[in-house]
Amino acid sequence: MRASAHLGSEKAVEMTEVNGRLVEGVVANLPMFRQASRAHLADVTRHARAVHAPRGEIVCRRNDPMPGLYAVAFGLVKLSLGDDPGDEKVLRLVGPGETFGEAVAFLERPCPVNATALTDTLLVMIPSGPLFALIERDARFARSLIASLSQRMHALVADVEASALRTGLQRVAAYLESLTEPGPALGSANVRLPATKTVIAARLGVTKETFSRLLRELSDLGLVEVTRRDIALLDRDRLAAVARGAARAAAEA
Amino acid sequence: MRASAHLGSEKAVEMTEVNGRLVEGVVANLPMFRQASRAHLADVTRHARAVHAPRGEIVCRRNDPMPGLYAVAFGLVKLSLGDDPGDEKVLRLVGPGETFGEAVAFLERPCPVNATALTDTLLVMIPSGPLFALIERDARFARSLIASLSQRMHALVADVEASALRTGLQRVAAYLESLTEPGPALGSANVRLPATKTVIAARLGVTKETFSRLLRELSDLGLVEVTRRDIALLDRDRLAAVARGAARAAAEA
DNA sequence: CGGAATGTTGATTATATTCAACTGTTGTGG
DNA sequence: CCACAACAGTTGAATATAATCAACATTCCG
Repeated sequence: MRASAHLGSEKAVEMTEVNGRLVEGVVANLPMFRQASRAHLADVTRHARAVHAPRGEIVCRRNDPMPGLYAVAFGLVKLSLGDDPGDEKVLRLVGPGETFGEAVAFLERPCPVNATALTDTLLVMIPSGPLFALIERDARFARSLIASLSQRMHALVADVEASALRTGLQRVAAYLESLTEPGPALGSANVRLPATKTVIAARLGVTKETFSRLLRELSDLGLVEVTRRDIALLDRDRLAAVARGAARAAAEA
Repeated sequence: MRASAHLGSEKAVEMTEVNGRLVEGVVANLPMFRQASRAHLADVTRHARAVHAPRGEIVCRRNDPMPGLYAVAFGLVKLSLGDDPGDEKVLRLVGPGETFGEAVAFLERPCPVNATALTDTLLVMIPSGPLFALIERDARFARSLIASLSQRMHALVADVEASALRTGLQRVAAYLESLTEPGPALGSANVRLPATKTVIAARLGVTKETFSRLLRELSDLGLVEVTRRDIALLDRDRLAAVARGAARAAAEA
């Protein structure tokens, strides 16, 4: 950044401007900042910086210090627990327009998860400092932030519930349902897994072997058709029934 | 409450005053309100009300509307998932000075958990309205609230991690360790389970039968001695080793 | 094209659940 | 205060669910 002043080329300046606009665009579209004024937004974007992470790069290692919260501009980030890859639990997959690290940024604690870019990813990092300042000045922002944390919490609780008292088959069925567009459940739909089956398996709390077998089970029941990462949901009613626990009923129907 | 004016007895007035002081005392000692001014505190306590729940009473049923957040004055509340008792997952046990329902109060969504009083319990319910108002007026409160939500989140993530990649034995060992006073691990310590073994088992994500067997296993290893709800931790070093995954090492040592 | 990563399938095993029978504890009303 | 019913906990045997191990097939990229 500082170097660009020395180089002084129009291209470098242009790049900086482009970065600035990009950062601003990404930040302005976060739910958390939708209600913020232009001035407050500017204060935040001034301190934010873009971070590029090529596929496979670890954005944030477990126990690293967390400088602030991250927003995904494009790409996909995997938040996972557990050191050994191959025996990890994927907490969440973070896509464009989503954020991670809020809860950690405000506790000034080390990062509790590993964050890995699954594809080429552009992130915007917003340091904690300006966020704290904005909480002071804009109550609406504080409210949005609280709402954001609360929703995240809800999702986590739902996950805990699923892991604790649903079988693998139920979780897979529910997950496939969740990939469809929100709206009335039509007869069929096509979805695409957002990551490799190994990663999705870890997201669902099963091994890749088990995930493979469960998909085959749904396939044998005639509920889905799997073609690589593309999955056709052939009978959403029965799929939903399986998700709710009526495995036998679905098989008999 | 309104009736007390009509009855006009000194006793009724005294009771109201006692309730008022009690509510005030409980609210003032919540971490969330420690930094609030007297005036702000008064605004909140004015709208708060004490709720008594005898042992076994369901404070809040799954999918009920949530009027606000609850603070425990005395007693113990179980937050659990799953309809059928006997196959439930206990998310958290909430003791004196702790709160629950923040995340839900701010989303105006129905309650995602069942809240049951495990012993005679006194709660203070703080409606969402005054809380929203306080967020507007006191940024420090907003900050405390965010910190509170973040910590809750952290704890949940830690739980997810434990459930996902630790065995039952490891979780039991870690839980027993967590019941000791924070501080350096001395050679031995005595702890008391805060609830029945059935409830603690559900808290740890195992059945009561499995919990019983795991405690016996630790007992056979000479790491603990169980007398009803009282457990003597005989060798905290090896217990910690078991918690970290060195089951075999502990057995051999 | 070739090697690494990803995914599938089968056989075996580990972990914890379920079912069932029994014992101990607690709290309550006669 | 005791009897007794409801609850809490223990133990054993059989079972279920998913993990692990191992071999192989496929796909993705460089």
